[in-house]
Amino acid sequence: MPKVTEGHRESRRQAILDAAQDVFLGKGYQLATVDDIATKSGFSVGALYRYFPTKSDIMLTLLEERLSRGPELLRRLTSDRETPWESLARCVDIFVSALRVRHPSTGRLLLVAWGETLQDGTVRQGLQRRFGGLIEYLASLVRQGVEAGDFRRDADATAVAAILVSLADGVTLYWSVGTPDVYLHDMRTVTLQMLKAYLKPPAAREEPSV
Amino acid sequence: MPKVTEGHRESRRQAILDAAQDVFLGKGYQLATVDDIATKSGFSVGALYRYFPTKSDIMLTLLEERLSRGPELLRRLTSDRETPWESLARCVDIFVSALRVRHPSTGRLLLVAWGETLQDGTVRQGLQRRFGGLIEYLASLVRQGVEAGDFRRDADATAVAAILVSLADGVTLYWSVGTPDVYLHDMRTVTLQMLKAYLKPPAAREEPSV
DNA sequence: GTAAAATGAGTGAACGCTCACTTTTTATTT
DNA sequence: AAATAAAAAGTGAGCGTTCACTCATTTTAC
Repeated sequence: MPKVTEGHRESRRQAILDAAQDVFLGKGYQLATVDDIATKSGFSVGALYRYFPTKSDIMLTLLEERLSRGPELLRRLTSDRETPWESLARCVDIFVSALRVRHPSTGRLLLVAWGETLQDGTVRQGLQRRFGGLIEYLASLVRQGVEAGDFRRDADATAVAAILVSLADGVTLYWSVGTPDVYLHDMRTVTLQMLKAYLKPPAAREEPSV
Repeated sequence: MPKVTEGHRESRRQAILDAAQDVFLGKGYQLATVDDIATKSGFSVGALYRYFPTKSDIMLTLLEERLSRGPELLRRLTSDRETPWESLARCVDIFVSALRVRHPSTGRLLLVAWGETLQDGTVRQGLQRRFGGLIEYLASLVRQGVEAGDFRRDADATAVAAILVSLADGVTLYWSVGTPDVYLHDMRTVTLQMLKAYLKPPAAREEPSV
């Protein structure tokens, strides 16, 4: 059994995914050829088909493994000991730094995926799940703040969360097309100010003794 | 000179564009074939090429004629007699109603265009111009409000404008993939509340005599 | 030695675009 | 008003190319 160790096999699979991501980001999904991916990864075309059954399956795997982690990621990076407001602010910061520093290309991958959405129901479902997951988490943070009395009582948690997620993806869109860096920083600041201004509870009618 | 009247020729050109838009929305740009567009428009393939030199030129024309009008449109629909705040609020409403009622498919066209962005510099430039135009107009509204004393003096006009435009396109993205209608309405409300909360000038230190 | 892994030329289908040809429209002549 | 000519509008089979995927064969790892 000249089988290769499972670790080796997995690392080669990841190499193919890396190459595919590069190619998809450079040319988009439709224009990327299997030959491109094979050349970039150093494999032959035939070898690719021992790891993935179809070209579209490579794209789906990329989405599943590298794009659907958003919700878990936020959950992990915001600690329980923070106040809801600190967690919210941290989410915004995580997003900004991810866009600028950590994974600047992931945004473009998202964009390619969006384009495919129209043609592929599976991709669409994956993105919808991602949207729902992010909203759910952010909304839960807002609700915690309301219950703790930090935020106004009538704050619409779901709407706030949907706004933040939409804003994030809108920014990703423009960022991936070359929006200047300076916008991003100011947008972060103003977003936090707007959030705070909205969430701040109205001055209490009966002021507790100072 | 058996030329047909210019009006007829233009209406046939528009018919081709209509058909192309339908097809692009249904299958995306790359998967749409020239045959598809020909069939849908009722012309033969050859006839199409008397109106547009290439398939990609059809897409570019759609962008130019049906997607780049955003800035002018907002300018026209917000009257000079309104306060800056009323104009801003109206811009948000125009966007929402356009998405839900007037041109629900234009959003999806934008999405297809975004996808092509990676491959076509011309498309990219068109979208960048659109972004810049929208921001410029919204920012000018904010600046007017600041000068009139309606808004806080340190409001960051450009950042607010960029946030609104990004948010709009982010919403368009999710909308085109099937976000429930109810979100849209609540997001409109909360967006306006957040805007107002941010722009409201802090209570004046020296209250003018009531 | 052997079985899994990898190769890459080959296959058939699909697509953007062309061009030799037909049809339609208008201007002119009778 | 009818006949004619000229030119633009429209047609669609076909061309050249590209691409996802296959499979007979070779290489590699144990």
